[in-house]
Amino acid sequence: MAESKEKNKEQAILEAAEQEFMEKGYAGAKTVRIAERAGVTHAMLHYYYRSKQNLFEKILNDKVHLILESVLTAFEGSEGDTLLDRIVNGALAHFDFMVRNPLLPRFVINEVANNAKFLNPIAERIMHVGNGVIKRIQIEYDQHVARGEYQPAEAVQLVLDVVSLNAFPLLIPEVLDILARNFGTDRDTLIANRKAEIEKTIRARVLVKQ
Amino acid sequence: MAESKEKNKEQAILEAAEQEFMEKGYAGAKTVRIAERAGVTHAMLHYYYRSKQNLFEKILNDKVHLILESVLTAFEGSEGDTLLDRIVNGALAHFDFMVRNPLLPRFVINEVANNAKFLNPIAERIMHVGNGVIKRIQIEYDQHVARGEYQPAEAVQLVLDVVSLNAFPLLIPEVLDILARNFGTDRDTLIANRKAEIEKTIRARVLVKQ
DNA sequence: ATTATCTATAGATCTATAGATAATGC
DNA sequence: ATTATCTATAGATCTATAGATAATGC
Repeated sequence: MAESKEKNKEQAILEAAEQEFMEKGYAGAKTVRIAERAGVTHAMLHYYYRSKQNLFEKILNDKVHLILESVLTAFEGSEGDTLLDRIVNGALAHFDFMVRNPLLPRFVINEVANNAKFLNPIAERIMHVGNGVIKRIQIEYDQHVARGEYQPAEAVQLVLDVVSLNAFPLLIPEVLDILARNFGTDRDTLIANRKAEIEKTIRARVLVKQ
Repeated sequence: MAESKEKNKEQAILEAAEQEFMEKGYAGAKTVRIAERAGVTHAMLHYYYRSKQNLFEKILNDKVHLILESVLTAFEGSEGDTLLDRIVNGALAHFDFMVRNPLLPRFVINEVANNAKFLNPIAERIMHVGNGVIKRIQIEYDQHVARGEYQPAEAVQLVLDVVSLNAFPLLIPEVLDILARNFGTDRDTLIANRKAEIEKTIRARVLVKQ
């Protein structure tokens, strides 16, 4: 009865699978290795999850939700005095989320293409919400534009800007290391500097300055 | 002597490998499938290239050069009246390059981590050049800042901005499709709109407007 | 009785090579 | 003689399951 001591095996397998799949992707991950990481015999993996594909789908489903909702809450649930403040605060919260989950974007980006059929219903549902969020932002944004405060922009494009700026550098950690070394700093500092850079970029894009 | 008719087999294998590896990555690609795509027996693949890994390294080496040099020429070899024009023109050329090579960023991003040892010398050499390019831009940029024309910025960060904005959306074509559909357009239009968006974003980031 | 776990192995898939045969270049 | 090509197969790796045994819950 090691129940509380080291979780149950079913959960241990799920967690090991999460690590293995996130690090290596579907094709690179091996069920034998997952069992090994979970500290169980290989047969247990199939006992609880039937197949590699099935286990993988659980993980991918989870991660797709996680990443899409991180974007949604960034643009919907954020606080600030003005629309721009809310957008910027949301973007920065999303940036922090990305930094805390550095393997997440690569994993999702890679596996989505191979699992379109399975993911479509999920994506449609979440995107439907996202759709509403973006349209609401657009309406509010356009009022600022009409008052000459913000530069014209499509809200979808702003979302893509933010997500691109936040996520992409995490996909190239080795390049960041080399860049950092060349400029006498380290990857973490470079990433921290990016946060300020991204805030400046978004504000500059939106605001009409006089 | 079908020499000129359908290339030689050695070349056919290389090209088939390029497609297979770009689409599926190292782990997902199969040598049997590469031979099939090349229209040769499987044994020929090993006859010419000895091993899957060896064949893969040829492709990866090629692609790493291609993508790094696309960034370098964007920031070094571009034309324009002012520094900002040169940066923007380079960024847009890089954007077009990305659109023309949509599988490239995903492939390189994915495989770099698994091949750090083999890639390091290449990366160091190219990055050494990139280093110089960035430092030269920084000096020129700072003169504009001193004259109150440009907002303060680190050139490295601007490069990361541009590459992130250009490359990231190509990593999520399925998401672009859904977004486009929700906003009554198509992926290609969305991508075309991004080009204008990115130009605006870069200009806004750099320029001090009065 | 049911659920959890293990050992052993089948069966599929994949990379790589051995060894024979055909084509090519002197 | 050397280079190119094919057939056949070894050997490794990997997913999945069968079937026995132990633990757990009534």
